[in-house]
Amino acid sequence: MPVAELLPLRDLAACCAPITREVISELDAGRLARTLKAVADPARLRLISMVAAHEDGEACVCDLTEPLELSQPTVSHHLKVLVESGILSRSKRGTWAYYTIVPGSLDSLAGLLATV
Amino acid sequence: MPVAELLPLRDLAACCAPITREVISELDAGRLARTLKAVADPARLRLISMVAAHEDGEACVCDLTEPLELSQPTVSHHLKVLVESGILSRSKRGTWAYYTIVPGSLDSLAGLLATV
DNA sequence: CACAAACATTGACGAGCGTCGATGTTTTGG
DNA sequence: CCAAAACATCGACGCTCGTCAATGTTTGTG
Repeated sequence: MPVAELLPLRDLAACCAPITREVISELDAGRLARTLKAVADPARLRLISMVAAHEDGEACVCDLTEPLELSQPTVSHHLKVLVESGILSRSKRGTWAYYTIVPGSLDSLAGLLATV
Repeated sequence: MPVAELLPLRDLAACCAPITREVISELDAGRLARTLKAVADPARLRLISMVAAHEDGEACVCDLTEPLELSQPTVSHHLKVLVESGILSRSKRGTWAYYTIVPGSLDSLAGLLATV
């Protein structure tokens, strides 16, 4: 469920801000809520931040387990949630799994949130 | 926990984007996660949207219960969560309770999310 | 091939969340 | 003062979520 497919693009012809805006659909609300849930967790927020702050913008599980003070299975679980929601991407090189932030994913999610 | 007090203002002197950004603190991650959790729910996202789309940008519980297809106690519960997180504000006039979006709350929350 | 390292997966547990019916509280109207 | 309307609160239920120990899987190494 990549962030880019969360919602259809807003009608670009809407040049004038309408007096009464349109209510978000039940389907879109469910999709957006699912992605927001993926981010609405202290450990996952820190994981995102740590990946972004790490060298070359990528980090493996071993880089994240110790500073997060959580067990390795828990860290892997959180990373999986973030990958499945389209925030992070995973690339395996050798024994290591490197995680990277999907460019623009956080920004588009923030954009969707701001226009609810 | 108003949104405005979620995080201290970023250092405005940071004119140049640092090679390695700073990791969000455990405390800030917890606070931001709590506010995001308040928004990461389909019913609450629709409530926010319905309040914004309603006449004069305010709506009472009776306006929201039927279109949301949820019981009145459930709607009141969701509204309370949104008020306590600083997204909505409540003003009682007579028997009715009118809910309004706190100006800029969603935008600042989105801004915090985008800079994690 | 055997062993170790890095992750992923599984199963289980406790805590928290969304929902509702029932009930309490406050305000208006007669 | 009493009845009705609009909400809020309470208590309870099922479900989801975050966490961990144990185990499985894959890759590199001697």
